[in-house]
Amino acid sequence: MIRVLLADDQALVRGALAALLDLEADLEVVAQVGRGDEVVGAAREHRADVVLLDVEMPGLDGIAAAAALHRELPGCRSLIVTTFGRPGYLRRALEAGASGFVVKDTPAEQLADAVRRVHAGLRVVDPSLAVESLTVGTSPLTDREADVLRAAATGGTVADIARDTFLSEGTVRNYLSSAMGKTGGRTRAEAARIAQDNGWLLP
Amino acid sequence: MIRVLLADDQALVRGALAALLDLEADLEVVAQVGRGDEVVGAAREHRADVVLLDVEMPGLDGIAAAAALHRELPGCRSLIVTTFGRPGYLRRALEAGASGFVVKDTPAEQLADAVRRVHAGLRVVDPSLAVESLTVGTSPLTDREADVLRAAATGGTVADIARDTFLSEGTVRNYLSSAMGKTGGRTRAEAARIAQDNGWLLP
DNA sequence: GCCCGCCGATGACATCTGTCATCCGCGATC
DNA sequence: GATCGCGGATGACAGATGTCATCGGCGGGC
Repeated sequence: MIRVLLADDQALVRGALAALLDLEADLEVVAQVGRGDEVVGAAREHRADVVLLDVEMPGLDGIAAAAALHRELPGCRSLIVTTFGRPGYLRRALEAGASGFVVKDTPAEQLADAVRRVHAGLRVVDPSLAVESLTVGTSPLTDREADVLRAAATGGTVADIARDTFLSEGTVRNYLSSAMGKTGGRTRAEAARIAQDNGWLLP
Repeated sequence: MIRVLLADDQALVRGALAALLDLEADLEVVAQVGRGDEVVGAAREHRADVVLLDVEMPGLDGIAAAAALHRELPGCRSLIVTTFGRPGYLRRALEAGASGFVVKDTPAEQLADAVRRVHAGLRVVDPSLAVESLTVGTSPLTDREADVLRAAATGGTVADIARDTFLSEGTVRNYLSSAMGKTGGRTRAEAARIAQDNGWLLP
């Protein structure tokens, strides 16, 4: 019997995935959480074998949660299940020690199999995403550039971004400029969108 | 036996919801589709009583699909199930003839109940969202303002937006300016975000 | 008939952005 | 020790953006 923990911030999706996995004779959903920072505690308490993690979660994102799991409970495997097939997410998930990565577009029948494979010690990776991840490559942005783009994503003025990042306005414009150069965006909004789509803006 | 049709672009979520609803003795998921423009056909073919609709779908958005359903199969109820609790979505869903509106944050146990209520001819509406919908009110934007904001959302320059909307650059700047005034945004990116969050940018 | 709002456009203007050169300090790295 | 990249900053400059006034045309209300 494979003991599964679900982590997703949307209660309905969480419950539905639980129903789906509980149909399998060899799987058992032993707990569910809606926040990233509750993952490790719940996994320990319920002795989970495999943890399904969404990326977007309050408290702690799914990739950071996978890293924490890998550190504190090395025997526990993690499988990222996410809405967005962002190449950067896949790369960072694998670096964080996740055992698998599937997008929510995949057929429902394959999920249980992915859980079994991960439990067996195999890696499960969406193949098309793996290819894209190679072509897109790792983030070209420096930490500050990413900070500034993150702050720019809400659409504020340079003054707003400067306040949020504790930088001078001129410095902000410099970082925006170099980030635009690296992403190929022609405005900061476009640069921010490109960086987001590639999964380069996680903390 | 209540015959249910599922429409959601994410196969995994679709399958999981099917598993969840099939646990109920009085519910039966008779079909699933991943596109909005396949909803009416599938509902007719499988004689669905209730259709669960996501808002974000390729082909046709969930609210437009609800309107089409209401027109062509008046006996068939629709229940919008969406990730985003945007006040404008709720308003437009009800105007389109949808019988219910729940966000994916709601506990899984309540979904089957919502389906039963809708099937019984009742309206099901997330209460907190209903309140917000009243305070936010209907969209203050004209059609063109919304067009321009939609085109602005990808982060392009004024020239890009002008090309996309077949307008002069000056006109685009005028619409952007008035949209910024109405939304309270201080840049077009902020205005676009605010309009999106309020659900004012659906076609 | 008149007024008002929306559409589409133009022109002028102040400000904001994006770009570039330049500076300093700090760690790495060679 | 020299070089390089990064963080942080300043100043200058061209071009993009946001604002406003103004125009003409069209349709809907009163």
